[in-house]
Amino acid sequence: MSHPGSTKSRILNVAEELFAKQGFTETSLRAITYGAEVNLASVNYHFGSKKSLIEAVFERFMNSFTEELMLDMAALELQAGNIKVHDVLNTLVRPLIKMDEIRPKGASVFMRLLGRAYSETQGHIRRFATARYSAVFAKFTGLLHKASPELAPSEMFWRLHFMLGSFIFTLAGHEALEEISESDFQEKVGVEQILIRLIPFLSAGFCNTFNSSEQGLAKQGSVKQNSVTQMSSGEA
Amino acid sequence: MSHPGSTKSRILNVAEELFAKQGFTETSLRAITYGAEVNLASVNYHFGSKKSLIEAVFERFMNSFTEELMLDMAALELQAGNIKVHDVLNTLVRPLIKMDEIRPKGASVFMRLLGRAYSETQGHIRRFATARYSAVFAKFTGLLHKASPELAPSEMFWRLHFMLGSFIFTLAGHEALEEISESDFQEKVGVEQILIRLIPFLSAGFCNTFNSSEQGLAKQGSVKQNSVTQMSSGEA
DNA sequence: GTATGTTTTAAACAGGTGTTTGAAATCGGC
DNA sequence: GCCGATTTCAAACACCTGTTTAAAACATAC
Repeated sequence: MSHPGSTKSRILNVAEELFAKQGFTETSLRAITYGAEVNLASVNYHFGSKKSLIEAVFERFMNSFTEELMLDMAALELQAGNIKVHDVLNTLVRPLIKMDEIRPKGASVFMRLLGRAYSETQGHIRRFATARYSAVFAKFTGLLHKASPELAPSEMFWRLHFMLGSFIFTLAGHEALEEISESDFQEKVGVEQILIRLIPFLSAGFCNTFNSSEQGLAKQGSVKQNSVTQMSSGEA
Repeated sequence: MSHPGSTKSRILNVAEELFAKQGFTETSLRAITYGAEVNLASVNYHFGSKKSLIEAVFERFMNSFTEELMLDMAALELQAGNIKVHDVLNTLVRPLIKMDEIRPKGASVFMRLLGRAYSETQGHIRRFATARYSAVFAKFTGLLHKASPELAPSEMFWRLHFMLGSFIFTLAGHEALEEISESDFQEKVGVEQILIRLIPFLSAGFCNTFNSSEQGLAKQGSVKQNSVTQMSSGEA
């Protein structure tokens, strides 16, 4: 082997880069092996198939991310005082930024992989992920429930996915957005600055006390402002 | 021709269905022409290339959507009293629901197409769309500015994309989410019910008065909590 | 040094891709 | 009826895909 790193890890490095840039199906094994300077057959030798390679790339990313996230969530759990939604969302920040430090454009690569995995046809990655990382997901939703105990589970479910959408969508395309931001507003921002704006946006949305059951669809009028208690929407 | 509709429109119908279900590159012209019961060569004859077919599918959807949206935005503009952020977001609801009525699963097909167009490799659809529909986009942001005049343009820019992410992500996958919602919470929801939950979420996030410049990143301490209770009644 | 297990290599495989071709079929006007 | 233009058709084109093969190279232990 002529270059640093084992054949296996070189394949993983190039694969994750190309997968995030071009998508899974648009990235050929020949492009990967050419970039990694290894033989075409070596990916089938080391990973078995392209499908397995995709999962391996995804797993390597998720493992290091969830490891960091679990640390931050554990720290928050031990913290004195009641937990705020804002704090729960903030546990995502450090792991994401760390991801951006470990490898170039790590955060956006990770989010792009996540986004692609989510919109995938057969969804075999989504199934794989929900099985493999259910504990992490459960801990996160558990913390959110602690921070917002009166929120009905179904409401929580939907708001969780609203947040997920903003997260993946924004960070996956953050490079293009940063460019626009710089040329239009002369503001140079990075992942950290985006998260500083995103987290308050999401926690405000998550904590909104709008009562959907009383809302007519086309209603344009004023909204109830007084009630502190968050909706228990509909029935249990 | 043995079946209703011209060859051209039959191709468009099947193409939009398969593109949304499987993605652009994963959908072959053979699959499209087989489903439409037309000859393989006819897509190249009528549209020139697969790339042009993708744009044609996209344009047909966008045209009917933006047409409806423009109507609702114009109506809102004429309305007496000051415009709320909530109202601006609500202009999206009726066009989306109408989209769902015109064809089966119209809203999710449309959103999936949007999502795929956004995460596309070369981004030729994104460029095409921003050029073709810049007027619609400008009108929408103009209304948002009227509803929230004190919001800095750069802040507006970011929050707009946060909302876009939630929108596309949630509606694109709403069928899978509805299934989970039904099996876990015995709540049967449709596009309309999702939007009723999503709009307040987004307007609360958009209107949040959190001051990002005062925010330390790793800070886990208390957060200004009053800001998150801020709602669609908006600025001030 | 030889034997053994692992890894790398070039080549071929079987199948799918978008696109082009030139002839056949169909349509509209007269 | 015929004619010219439009549309459809089966077939082939050139290329790319993931995967497999069997020989070569390498490493390691005795």
